[in-house]
Amino acid sequence: MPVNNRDIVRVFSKIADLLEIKDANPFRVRAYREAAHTINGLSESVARLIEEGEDLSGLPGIGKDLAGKIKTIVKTGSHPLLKDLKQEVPGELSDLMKIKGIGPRKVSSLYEELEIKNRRQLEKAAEKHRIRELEGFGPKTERNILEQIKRREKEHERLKRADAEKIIEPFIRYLRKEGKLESLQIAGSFRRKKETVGDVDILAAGHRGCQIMDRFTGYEDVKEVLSSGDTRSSVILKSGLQVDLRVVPQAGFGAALHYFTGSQAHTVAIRKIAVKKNYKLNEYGGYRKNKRVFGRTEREVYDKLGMNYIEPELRENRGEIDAARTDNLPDLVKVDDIRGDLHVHTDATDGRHSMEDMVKAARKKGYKYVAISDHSRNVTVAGGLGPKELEEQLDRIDRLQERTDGIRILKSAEVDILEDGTLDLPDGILKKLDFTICSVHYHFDLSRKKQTERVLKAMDNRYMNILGHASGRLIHKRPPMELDMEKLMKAAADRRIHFEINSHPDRLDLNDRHCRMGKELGIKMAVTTDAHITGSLDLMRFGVDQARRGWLEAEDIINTRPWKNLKSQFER
DNA sequence: GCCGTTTTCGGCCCGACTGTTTTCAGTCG
Repeated sequence: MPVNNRDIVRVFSKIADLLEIKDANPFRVRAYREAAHTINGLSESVARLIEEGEDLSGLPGIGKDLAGKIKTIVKTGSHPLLKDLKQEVPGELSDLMKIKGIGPRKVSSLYEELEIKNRRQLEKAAEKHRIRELEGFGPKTERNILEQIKRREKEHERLKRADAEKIIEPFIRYLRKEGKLESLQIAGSFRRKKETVGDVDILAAGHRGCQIMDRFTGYEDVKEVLSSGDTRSSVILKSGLQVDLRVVPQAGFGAALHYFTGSQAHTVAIRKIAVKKNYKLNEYGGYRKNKRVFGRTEREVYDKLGMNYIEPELRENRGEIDAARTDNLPDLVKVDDIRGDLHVHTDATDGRHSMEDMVKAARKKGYKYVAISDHSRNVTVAGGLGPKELEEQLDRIDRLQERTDGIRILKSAEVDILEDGTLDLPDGILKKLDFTICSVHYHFDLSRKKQTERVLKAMDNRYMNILGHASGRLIHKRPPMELDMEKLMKAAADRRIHFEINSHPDRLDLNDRHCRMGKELGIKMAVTTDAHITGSLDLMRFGVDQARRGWLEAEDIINTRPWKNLKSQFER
């Protein structure tokens, strides 16, 4: 079983947790965390990099020692240091740190004083009120622990950003009604356009007498006020979403926005650069000798630190800072660059609206083309089309095109990739299409090897043009398939096959890292909505967000091109 | 454990809030 990047991240994170519980040198702990973060952000497989003789100590936060440890992990699946640590402190302790308000010091004291190793033991001790007797703990901490354990994961699950958006927009509208408000903006992972968000961070600046904090905690949808101060408050809404508000002076709003947008790794890296340039950078601004010298806008922050402005989607400390310093940032794709949707269903299969309606809606969006790509016969739950029915649909497309101006209707189909890797429709009909999207809809649980071979085999069919929702994941519902994505992408590059970036908020498939990996491996991608109703054509922006997080530019996306150019992308 | 146009040793981002304190450690972001 090959060791993947995820495994290395797990080992390093665990080492960091256990070292921290043991009260080791905090900078050593951080070194492991930063290394884990670096690996987590890589698009290539570390195992393969090592195989190719790459020197890992060139990676940020990874020196000679950790490069050696990575080699060991790749070879053996773990590392002796982790085993040694587990001899000293139980490995399960790191799980306790996930409870909010419980950090390494408290975990350590729980273990030392009461021999508590896991949530179950912790719950029992809390119920017997033994926690409050410990030094540093009290009744409130004890109650907090009990509540969190009982509430469990469900409520703490990260929310899909599209869902969080629906909850937060009315809240923002409400907050903006505070008359003395000067600025208000959402920051955090929401602004970085992550596919899911843990909480929502809002930043505000007000004129004298601004009552924004009271307005915030007084919102009718607030279920619980977690904390409240003059400059910072946190609430839980009835939906379970946590929202934080920070109030800062307008003069430092840019610095604050930068800081609260994160990611933390990005912010820390930027602050280090500030220190080197003899500034002190915090959420109130950039200071020299206790005097604020910049920070009104984010652009000013980046400018003073000698780099280009970095779009929020890139702020993950995955190389964007170096790129910004050397003028090598990508010119990220925008929603307006998209000229058409290449994945649209109709009521001929499981769509709700007719072909006419879908085409009309696409034209209204200003698209130059839209592809009708209904399911093939094997997807019976959707009423997939067989060759004859598809043939009839193609005729209907011709007839609709005759009476439709201003938009080209492309002939496509979402062809199921069968378990053995063959396509669900015969070549005879596929060659009549402008292009195909081929996707997996069944048998998600094959082994990594078999699943990869299955898709590779499909790619050998010369009528395959786009691989649809490659991982098959549904966020929170179905994990991604086991696949050697790197292998697939390399094969796709050789065969002029493109990958779909499916914009549906449940899918967002490819994920951001795979987007970037695709670019690096030389494939092109198509951002599509997979719309089943006209309204879903508007989901395109979520796919574009994902593409932006993957560093993609307009030229990496085939449906930013005019039809003439797009057409040539389907020649194999 | 990493890192270096002030350093191969001695630094390592920085501030707010809570709960526990009696002046602050721990936790969080």
